[in-house]
Amino acid sequence: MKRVSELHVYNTLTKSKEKFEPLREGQVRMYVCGPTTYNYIHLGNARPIVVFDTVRRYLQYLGYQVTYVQNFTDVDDKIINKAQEEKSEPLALAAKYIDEYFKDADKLNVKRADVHPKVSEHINEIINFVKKLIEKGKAYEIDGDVYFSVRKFDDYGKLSGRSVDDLLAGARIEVDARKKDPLDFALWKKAKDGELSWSSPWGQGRPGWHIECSAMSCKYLGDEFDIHGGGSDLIFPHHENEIAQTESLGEKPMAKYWLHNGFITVNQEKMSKSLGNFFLLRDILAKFDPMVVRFFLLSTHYRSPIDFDDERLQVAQRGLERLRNAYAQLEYGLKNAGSSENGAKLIAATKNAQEQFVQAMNDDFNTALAIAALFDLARDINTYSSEKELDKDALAGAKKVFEDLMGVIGINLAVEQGEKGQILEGLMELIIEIRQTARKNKDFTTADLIRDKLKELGVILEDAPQGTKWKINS
RNA sequence: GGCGACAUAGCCAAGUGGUAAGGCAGAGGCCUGCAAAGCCUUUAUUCCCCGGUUCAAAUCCGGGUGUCGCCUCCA
Repeated sequence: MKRVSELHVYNTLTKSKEKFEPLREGQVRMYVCGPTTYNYIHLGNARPIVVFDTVRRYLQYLGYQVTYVQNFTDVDDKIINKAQEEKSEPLALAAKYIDEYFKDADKLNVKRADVHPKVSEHINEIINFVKKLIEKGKAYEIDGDVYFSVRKFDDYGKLSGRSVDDLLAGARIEVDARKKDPLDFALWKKAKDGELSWSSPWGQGRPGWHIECSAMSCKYLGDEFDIHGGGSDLIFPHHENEIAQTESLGEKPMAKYWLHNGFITVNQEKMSKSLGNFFLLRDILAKFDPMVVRFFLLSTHYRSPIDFDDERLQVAQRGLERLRNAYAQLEYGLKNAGSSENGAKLIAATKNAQEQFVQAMNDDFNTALAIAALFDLARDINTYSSEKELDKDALAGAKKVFEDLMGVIGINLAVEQGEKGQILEGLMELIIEIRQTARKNKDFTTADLIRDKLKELGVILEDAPQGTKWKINS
């Protein structure tokens, strides 16, 4: 395998992998487009959340200080429409789904961003941004609406690889008669009567979609930052428009690296709200361990599509189970380990796995390959565990690395144990001891009964040469 | 119509010039009272097709076929 000793990332802007060098030494500023909160998130929404959380974790693993901003679009046509249907307040509706978003994201072990800005709390920043664009002659007002003049921004199309002429040629855009040019897009929308709105120099209204990300990323990260992420469907027009807005004012590249994840598909077709083929994350989490879902999402490179169905989740579940078994093997081994020369074997295997993992992640966050390194480590752990003598330091070292690397991909191995957990631990030791006595007496009927009944309760017993292990069936 | 991506074993999936990772499923063996877990062996002479470049191509170039995406809200 190619050695990748430094992080390289694929930049949509240049359509190539580039060496990652942050603008400020040791610091990374990143902005990721978050959801429009008018519903529970679906699996397709979960992918960028998990992917960029993993990017962030890896950057931190490398020692960077990361500032991570993810917005919520809580002012939007879809929210307003849904609130009207439900006869509720748009902002209250959006707030509810923001709460629900966090419940889902927490389950997936997604770390909170440093800032989660909302449109509704940045209206002033947005208005000021629009004002400046008008002052610079990049935008114009017509009857309470404000539009951005696309042709006033020479680089328009540089991210999505289209020319202004291409866009016109393919125009499926319904031309708004009031716009000076069909390509122009709204920065500020005039409110209809009684609709959610704020006062502005152009009358009552609300922000267009794209302006929020320019205004909020500028506020928290400046007009020039390191990474901007999101789904591929945001490349055009959303990110293209963000660039036009921000760079019209700042005249510096808005973000150095533009990262975009591929889609989740169902029967090879994009999972999307408009196609109606989406699966809510919480419905999936009702059937599968959240860590399995996360593992599934990371088992393919982030830029490739992933086809979703239950069977594939089950495959991910078995794979993760394999890693968990190896980890349990380490914990179990540590209980009886002493000191042994043979530890060198495991130490070498651990070091190797860590290097493979880092090299994989350095190559544009190749989590699929990084996970392969974890499987290799799992096999080495399992093999080592069958040795007659085990070295405590080697096991502890492997455990630490295993936990750290799983932590980079955001999968928790260590089980949090509360008071009940300790009682459970004690109970299981007791039951296993009783069963062990039965087995010594060749009373296999009793031994099997205990094992079968426990299995019905969701507890799996495994008789290994070193003793009996137990785990809760996930 | 314009722009772009992808096509690797039964399934999933890495690999962008040096002779096909890994996982799941399957087969055989070891271990075990049995089971589970685990370990070992095994499963693509070949990477959609046809040309070309090269000592060397899954990897680069040209053409073709197929699938998908963006161009409209979308992660």
